[in-house]
Amino acid sequence: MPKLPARERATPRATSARPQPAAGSRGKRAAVRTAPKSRNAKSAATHAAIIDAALDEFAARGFAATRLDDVARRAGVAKGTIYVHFRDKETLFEELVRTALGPLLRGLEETPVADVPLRAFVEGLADHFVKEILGTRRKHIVRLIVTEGARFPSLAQIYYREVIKRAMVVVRGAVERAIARGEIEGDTLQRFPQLFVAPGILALVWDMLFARFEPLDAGALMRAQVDLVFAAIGKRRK
Amino acid sequence: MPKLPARERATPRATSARPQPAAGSRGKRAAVRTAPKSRNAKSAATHAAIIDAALDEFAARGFAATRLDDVARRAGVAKGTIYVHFRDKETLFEELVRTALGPLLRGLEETPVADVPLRAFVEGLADHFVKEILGTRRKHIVRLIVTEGARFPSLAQIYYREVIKRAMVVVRGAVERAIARGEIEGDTLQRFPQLFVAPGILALVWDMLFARFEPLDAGALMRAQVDLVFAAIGKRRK
DNA sequence: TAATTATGACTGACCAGTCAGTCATTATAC
DNA sequence: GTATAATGACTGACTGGTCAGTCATAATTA
Repeated sequence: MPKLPARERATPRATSARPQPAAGSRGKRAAVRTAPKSRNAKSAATHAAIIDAALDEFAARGFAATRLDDVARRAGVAKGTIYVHFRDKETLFEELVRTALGPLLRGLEETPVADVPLRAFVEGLADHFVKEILGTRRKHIVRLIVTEGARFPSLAQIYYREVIKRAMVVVRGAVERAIARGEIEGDTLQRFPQLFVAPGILALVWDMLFARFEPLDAGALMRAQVDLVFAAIGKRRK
Repeated sequence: MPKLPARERATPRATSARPQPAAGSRGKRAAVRTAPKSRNAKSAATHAAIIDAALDEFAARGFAATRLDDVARRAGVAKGTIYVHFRDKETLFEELVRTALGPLLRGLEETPVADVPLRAFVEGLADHFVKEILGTRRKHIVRLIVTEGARFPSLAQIYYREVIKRAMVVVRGAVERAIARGEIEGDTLQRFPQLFVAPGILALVWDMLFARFEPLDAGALMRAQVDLVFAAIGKRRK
């Protein structure tokens, strides 16, 4: 039986040698080399290394096709170790996504909710989305939610509760204040705050599928949308 | 080892009995009951039944987690039969998607490219997208491309060539003519025709993940976007 | 030493893909 | 028209590779 084509063997990224595991992110070995960390610290490092490796593998292959053997190898750890830290494959996956949610949220919360003009606020959001999500490994998290979320209702739920809902509240609040201030008119944006992210999601999916045929500048796309929106509903030309 | 949660046993849809296979879509048995089809016709029907069943299974579980045993059962056919019609699982999957591309395209081609005002043209497109794709089983095809496309480069390529590229050409053409006619101004839409579909893709993903928490009216969202766009770049208020 | 953490060979369920054989249909011979 | 042969779609038990999860043992730390 030929191997499933969808699951070629893991390509230990860039460098060939597996023996010295992931020089960059401190795996078990690194811990041994440096100061003898406390048990807790070492254990925490191992935990992190596994999550780190799992992100790479899940992002590249999807949940079902990812082998824990590969995750273990990439993390520089034996397979059994994974089961010391996580109940099973699914738990690892969910914890991985949940862990990555914090940083996603922080960006949102740190955005000045103050009374900057709506346009500046929204441009800041778009910018943040492009730089801090699409421009980093965090984008894999969002991709995983898009591609696997339907199969993991609990994940979709958490993501909705912790990210989507909050983001919508923040944006709607900003929109309302802008209306009160007389910056914009109409209720379109209150009804559909999603219109601000739509280009971002499209860019994410596009990049996933079609980047090699025709690259798409996510930043430019989002800026174009913001331009359109404010040209449309801003009270008279700026 | 507990079963993967992502793969509950297939639920032979609605009716319980498997003995009389898929009363609706004519399977082998149906052929016996009605006029004795020719070998060719029966074979074609089986082929179609397998693709039909495969769409349901792949859509529900994704490529990797779908079992051909389930596809066979759902199609009312023995597993071996699948291999009479398709080389392997991957071929079945790709052929399934490719088969469904035609209808997707036809909609595009049948759209009157004539010289209707751009706004009417775009509204027609949005409407078509909502009714003929999001509103039918075809949406599963688009979902599969979104969720599995990254793992099937050949599929992404075909989809890009056969759908995306053509659609972009059509839309860009319409935009250019509208500019020539003096309907709109600016080059935003020529640079980013994607802005028209972005809300559609967002709606698709949203529906996949968050519909149960907060339904999203795809049609309304797309109409809102069209409103914004034309409020922004239409030459003076209509 | 005791407790915690890590190891990796091992097990068994699972499932893609196979193949020898069945049977209805079509073609040919009489 | 009838008998016989050829065809090939269909079947489903079977095989072998794969991989999640286990556990007895080893290493490390306090």
